[in-house]
Amino acid sequence: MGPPRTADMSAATRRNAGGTAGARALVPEIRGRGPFCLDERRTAMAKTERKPDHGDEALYALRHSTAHVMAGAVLELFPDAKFGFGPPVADGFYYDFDLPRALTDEDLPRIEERMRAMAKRDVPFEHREMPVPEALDFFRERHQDYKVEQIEKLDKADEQVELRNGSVSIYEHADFVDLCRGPHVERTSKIGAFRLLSVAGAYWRGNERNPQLQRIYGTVWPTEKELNEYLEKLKEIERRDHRALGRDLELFRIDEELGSGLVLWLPNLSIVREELENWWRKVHRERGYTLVYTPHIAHEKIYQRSGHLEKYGENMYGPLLLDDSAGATGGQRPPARFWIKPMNCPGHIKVFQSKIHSYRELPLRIGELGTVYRYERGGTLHGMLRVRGFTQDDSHIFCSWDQAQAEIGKVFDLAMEFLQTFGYRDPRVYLSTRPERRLGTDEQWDKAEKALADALGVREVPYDVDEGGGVFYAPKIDIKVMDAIGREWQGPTIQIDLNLPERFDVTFVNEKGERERAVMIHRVLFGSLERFVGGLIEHFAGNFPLWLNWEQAAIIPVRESARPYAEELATALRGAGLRVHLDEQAGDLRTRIKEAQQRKASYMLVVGDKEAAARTVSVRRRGAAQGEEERGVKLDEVIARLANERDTKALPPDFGPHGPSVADSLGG
RNA sequence: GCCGACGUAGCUCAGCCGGUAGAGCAGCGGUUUCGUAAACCGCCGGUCGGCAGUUCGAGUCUGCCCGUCGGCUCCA
Repeated sequence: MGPPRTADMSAATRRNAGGTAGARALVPEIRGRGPFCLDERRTAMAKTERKPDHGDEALYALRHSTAHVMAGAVLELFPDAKFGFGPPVADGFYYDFDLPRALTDEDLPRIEERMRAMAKRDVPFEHREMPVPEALDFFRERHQDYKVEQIEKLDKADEQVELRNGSVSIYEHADFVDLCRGPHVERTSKIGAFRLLSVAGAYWRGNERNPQLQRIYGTVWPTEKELNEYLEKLKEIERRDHRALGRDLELFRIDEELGSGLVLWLPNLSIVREELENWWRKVHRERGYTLVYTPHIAHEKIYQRSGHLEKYGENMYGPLLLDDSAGATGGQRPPARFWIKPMNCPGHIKVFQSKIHSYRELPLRIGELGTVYRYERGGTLHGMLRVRGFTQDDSHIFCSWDQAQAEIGKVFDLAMEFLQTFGYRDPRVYLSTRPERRLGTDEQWDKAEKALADALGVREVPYDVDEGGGVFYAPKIDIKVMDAIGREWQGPTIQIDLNLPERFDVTFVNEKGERERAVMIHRVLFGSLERFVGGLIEHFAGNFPLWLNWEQAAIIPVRESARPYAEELATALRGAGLRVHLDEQAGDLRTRIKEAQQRKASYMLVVGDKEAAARTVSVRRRGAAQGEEERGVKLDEVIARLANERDTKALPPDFGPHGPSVADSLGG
């Protein structure tokens, strides 16, 4: 049932490479995302969209030129091909084609072959300016509808950069002529080490009402060495795929009969989650949060008031019809309609409104690990990273404007502490300001943006401003981070909501005894536990830190004679609150070590007669190289070490870009 | 939702041009008591994703549906 996995690079690998997902060149990152209330699942720990990163000028020209050579090769194979866009993107390039038949993976080597031939011919890339009327005729003659459309659009836009004196810029090599502003490498022999990676559908101009073209993704590097390093990185990404590790390590399962997009947390991952949740609750209590529980379904009227039904209804599960009207009265009252909650905010507002609040009680920080369900279109689901049911670590802070900046600052500090705990690196902070279309007054936006900016300013946090990048109801701070192998993920988000407090008339009583509108701050650290943990699996390559690990120690007696001591050791470790697996099977020690490695036990504690006599342990770390085990460690010392590693939440020694993985040991 | 590919045992896969399913791993039962990543023998295990259709006969061909994968789109 599972997806095909092959030893070489699979399509899955290619897709994840350097965030190939959502690759879009020459287009700014999609902004203003996030739905109504804070959409934590998407705003936190989503792999971020690939940005237009073309590297330096030389790399840009290389990628761009290779795209042209590829297009030329496609034209040789398909004389009727029509061409869409073919830009460079991070790590490579793509080109969109309208072809008489669907491309298959077998076509890629054939195209590559012709590209190599073209590189060998070593023809120059020639640039010239073509007056618009001539260009239109030229491309019309060749039935290049998309190019014609593009020229017409450029002409209309009359952009100085694109149109120089009523001409368009043309590049050609051999018989391939393309509308293109360059620059290119001088000759086709310079296109370096390339590889075509995958074929996929893509809409013309990215609009789903337009025809769908076939997109070929490729990568190109100045040298073979760099190409190989890149392909190696793709393999590493595949090895870390949380779906594969999820199967191999018995972490989670998504069952078709149960429903796609719904995650079963298997026992191992449930331990990880329990530890995360316990820590989350502890940290939040320490920071003065009030933790609550709210219902999983709610009456229609609350979602009418919140606006979710109107704005988000298509994604909601329901309605559930509760027909309690057909009873004794035999009345014809319409049945009550309930919906499964897609977000936690309305419930938290109701918690806040359960009584009148004095300014003295503020800020009130209401938090919940709240499970929500949202209907997502089939094509968007992806392992634990994009699901239909998930638990958000949701919090809403109700305060006055005077308190807002300080509260935002505290959330920011907490967010940084979270990221640090898991070893995420190089946080980058973005402040997204008011978009064109928005709710609320300018005065409100001024205050909200200032509160966010000042919170960062006080901390002297460097940040980028994304003008107009806010959500329609809120400006926000986003934090993005790098994982262990340098992929960027979207992390915590903080927003000031300018909508719901109005809709629900959220107030408190101020010093003067007047009702005052409360400020409502949305924030998320994990986002959804499903997505966060799915991300952690990839970040750690399955090598979880000891504090989260389901098997903190495997105790392996060398022979039957060491069993009593092994049991004593197990009892002692369990007494210290550690999760221990006592290996009771007979057989080859090497096999049992291997199996413990595959289960990702943090430590293998081997005990034989020598250890039993000396009351010591042979300690082998997960991922240790041959002969790296440490012999003769005192029993108490072992317990103290493990407990310390757990209590400090230390990152494991095999954490990093090249930690061994299950795939390594199984790969043979 | 759209384009394309795919769906055979818990997992990874084989199964030609239609003739009623096969391996390794895992599991189970034995044997093996071994010093740091694969001991040996045996057994169990499949309505071939589902429903129709074509055919004497369908894992194999056709249609629809479900699901998965790669993208696109969506995610106010």
